[in-house]
Amino acid sequence: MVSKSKKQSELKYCYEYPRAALTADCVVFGLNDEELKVLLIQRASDPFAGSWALPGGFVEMDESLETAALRELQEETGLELAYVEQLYTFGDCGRDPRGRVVSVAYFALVRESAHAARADDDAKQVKWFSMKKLPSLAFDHEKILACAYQRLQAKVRYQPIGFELLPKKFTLTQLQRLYEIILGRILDKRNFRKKILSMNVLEELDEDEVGVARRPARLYRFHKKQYEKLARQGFNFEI
Amino acid sequence: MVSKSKKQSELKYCYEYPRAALTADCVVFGLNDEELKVLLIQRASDPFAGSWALPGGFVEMDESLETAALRELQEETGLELAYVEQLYTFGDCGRDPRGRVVSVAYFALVRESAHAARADDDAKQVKWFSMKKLPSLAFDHEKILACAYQRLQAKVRYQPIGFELLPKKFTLTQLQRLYEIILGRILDKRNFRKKILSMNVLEELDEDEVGVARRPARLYRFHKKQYEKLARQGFNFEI
DNA sequence: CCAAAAGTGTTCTCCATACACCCATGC
DNA sequence: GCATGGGTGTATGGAGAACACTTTTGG
Repeated sequence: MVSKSKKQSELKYCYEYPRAALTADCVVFGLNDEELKVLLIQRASDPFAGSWALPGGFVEMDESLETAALRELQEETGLELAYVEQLYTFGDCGRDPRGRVVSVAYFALVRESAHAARADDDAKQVKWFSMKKLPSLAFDHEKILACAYQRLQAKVRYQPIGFELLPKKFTLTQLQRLYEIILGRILDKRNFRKKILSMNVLEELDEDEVGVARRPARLYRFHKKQYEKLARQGFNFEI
Repeated sequence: MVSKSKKQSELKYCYEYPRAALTADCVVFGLNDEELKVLLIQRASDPFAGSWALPGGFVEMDESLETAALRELQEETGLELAYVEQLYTFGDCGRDPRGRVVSVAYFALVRESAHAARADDDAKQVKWFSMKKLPSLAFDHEKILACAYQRLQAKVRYQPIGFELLPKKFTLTQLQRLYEIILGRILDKRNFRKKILSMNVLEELDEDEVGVARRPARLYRFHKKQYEKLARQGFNFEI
């Protein structure tokens, strides 16, 4: 046992011994039709050809893990993001039938409408799935997705999340729906407004919703500076 | 670009292309002399021979990441733990002079007194360092340690942490000190007691502190069932 | 009897919660 | 004029924060 350990500490080890392969996968959440959605791709090749899976792929030797995640996401779905947050690393032995593959998972939130799903040249399909009607997924991607969903629910409580999921101009009701969807429970309208307005992250516009068959709602956008300040220090949105 | 991506998706890729090496490192926090400490080892060999570093080493092909972390910790420091929590994965390109090495970092809390630091057969040193007087560290281990410290401070707010850092029987003042040390600020004694007792995680013993030149304090231990229940659901310790 | 930390309650403020009605618009 | 969601205020309870003195022991 000890001699094994010694060997591992030596420089030679890393060239003489077999190595796990390394991938980066992305869980991208979006919001549409009043539902939380996740972006999946259909695998073109084995293993799990035809199955739905998280976008992702092998990390190259000269790129950071995050860069790999962003690149694979762009290549497989056409979605270009500036930032993904590291979620967790999945490295159990049996998770890939090809052998030992360790996957660093990332997650991101996007305004779904801004990014229509689009298949890449491999003619794989790319699709937004409602979190309520998920297909079964390749590898251990269901576990990864569950982990991401859990993180999202935790994050919503201490970060001014969710603006990333809405269009630039939005109504307070849209924002409230978003929180309700992620938290999975109904919120009181008056209390929600009181709380969110008291945080000073919203800027009321001189503009109303248009094209609705009822009283149009006031539009807001979020105040970037204030928003980023809150995002940094963390905060408490126990609504 | 696209053809590159295609190639990566193929099975062959993982056997034909160079791979990053994979390590697991541990940040182990303990408490002693009223200080927060971290367990470090002195490297016996290059790179960074003689430097202090986090315990850790290469992941083998047939063990999970967590198992590797626990094994390396045991081999290098003699410390046998049952559980470590995954922290973050560090994979930037320049972080190891030997080439591309990706490190999955773990962290843990221990009762320091229970585990005297002990050098292993390689005659490397193993030592507890106060978080206030740290040496400079090998690789990007300072970054990893900073990340772990941040996690600890966040965790203390929503998990009944810290019992892991104290002896089995402890006084309320010891527990309060622990929170003060981790949070870095003074707490009010009466409010602290009120809050911690109202959580029903403590069991008052029929026993007092001994050998102190003042009024001895009542000893407590924590109520495991209640504690684990709280730990699972997460809670709010905004004290 | 002195030093040192243990132990103990009350008040105030603020924030989360619960709750119901009128308003503006499109059709 | 009616259906639809938009928009608004108040009362109550509970939790966090501030705060000071008496008690018990060893030396």
